[in-house]
Amino acid sequence: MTKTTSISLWVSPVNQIQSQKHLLHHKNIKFQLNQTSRSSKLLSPSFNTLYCTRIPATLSLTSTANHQVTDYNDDICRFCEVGNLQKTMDFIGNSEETILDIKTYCHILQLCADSKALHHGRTIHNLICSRGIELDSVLGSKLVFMYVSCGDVREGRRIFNSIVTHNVFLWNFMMNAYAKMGDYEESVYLFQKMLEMGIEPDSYTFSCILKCFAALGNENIGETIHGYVLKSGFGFDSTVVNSMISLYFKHANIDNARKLFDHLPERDVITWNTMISGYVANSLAKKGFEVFTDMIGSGVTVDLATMVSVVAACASMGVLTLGQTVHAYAVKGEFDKKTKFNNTLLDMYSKCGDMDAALKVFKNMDEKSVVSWTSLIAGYTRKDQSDKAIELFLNMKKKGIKPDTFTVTSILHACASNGSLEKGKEVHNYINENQIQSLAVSNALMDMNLLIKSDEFSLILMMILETSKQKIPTGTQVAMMSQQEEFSELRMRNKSQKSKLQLIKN
DNA sequence: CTAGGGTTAG
Repeated sequence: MTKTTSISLWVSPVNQIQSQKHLLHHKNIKFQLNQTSRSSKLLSPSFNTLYCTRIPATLSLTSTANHQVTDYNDDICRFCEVGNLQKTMDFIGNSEETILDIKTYCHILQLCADSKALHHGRTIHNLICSRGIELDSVLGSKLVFMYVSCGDVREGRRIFNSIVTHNVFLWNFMMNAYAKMGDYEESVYLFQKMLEMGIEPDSYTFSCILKCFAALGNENIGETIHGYVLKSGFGFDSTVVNSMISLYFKHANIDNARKLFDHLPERDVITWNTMISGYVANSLAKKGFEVFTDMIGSGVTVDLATMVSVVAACASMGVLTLGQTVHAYAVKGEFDKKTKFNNTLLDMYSKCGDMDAALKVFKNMDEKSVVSWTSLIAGYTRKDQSDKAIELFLNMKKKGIKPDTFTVTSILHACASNGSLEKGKEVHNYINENQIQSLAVSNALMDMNLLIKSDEFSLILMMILETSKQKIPTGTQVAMMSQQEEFSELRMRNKSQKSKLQLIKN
């Protein structure tokens, strides 16, 4: 399936953007970015302001003549206000013949959305349909909002397509729904449609779309979209610029991220945090730590996310003393009471080679998550203490904590380096039974197979392919297939490398 | 009624 999307953006004459026409490809989406004339639709005055900008906008009562009807409406609205959905539904059920105001339907649908009551929402939708009420932009938007809030994005989208709305909120809401599902292509597609309709994006639109572009990983689009952000007048909007910085970091464009940061007059906590985590993610932990130092110097109050990123920076640098200092600083701010912080702290000690400290953090934690267990397991695996790692793995299962792909990957490496094939096979069975699949898991399984006799090899490979089929994209499957062919050779190479290592050890 | 940053493997 090929989706061809052409976005016409009027691009501001920012010096970095010079090309007249870009043709950018990503996955199955083709972006055609034209530098079009100034008469572009985007420059026309916003007429979306002429329309309602909020869903529960003021509505005229259509049937004021019948007092009886108005009373029903009032009663239902009162139930809605106190959040009593069941009573509202009962009331409607008992008066099926009653024609209600659109406003009343909106109130009920809002309540359904708030309560995530898809079933009731559908009932109301059916009622609206069976009574032949026409879906205008207001009622339609409310239905879309209800369906998407209740998790039925498909039905929400179906209605969204059937109505004409210039409500930016609803477009943002729809785009965000797809972004949350990981369908960034669809989100971008809606963005393009929205521009075609002449709807002006707001800061929420940009935050969402920048996140999507970051995730899609089309590195050429960064500066183009940046130009568009500037052109639209959001160059100093902190949420948009923060998203922009984040996008540049995700595209490994450190220079542009830094430039934005340097020229931003007002930096909030998130700006600082984005810088620190951005540097760490790009293997520039030292730079990240410097930003942290500047942050404290500028008097900004740090938060949990800051501390998590900074500890991660210490872990990445592997400087134990620095980590200990940050740990002490975090205790003062009582961040050591948060599970997420302790997980990072544990990982830091483990990566700095201090397993005793890591274990101490682990034992002192009130709430241990999968991440806590996995971090410790990974730590022992790195230290070649496979027995301890395997023991922890068994303990965590005993405590009823479900291992995830990260845990399984670690434990497979522990099994591999330990040479304990039996345990490895046990884990493999566990993986199959619990459908824990990822590329890393498959790789770890293959890695472990270096220790397995060659006649078992193809069988296990088949199993890997079998279990991976549903979730791993076709491209990866192809890669794995070719890996299968190359594997014998690869295996020989690794074996000879291993024997070399053995020789050095001896 | 929406948004920007943060944890675990290799």
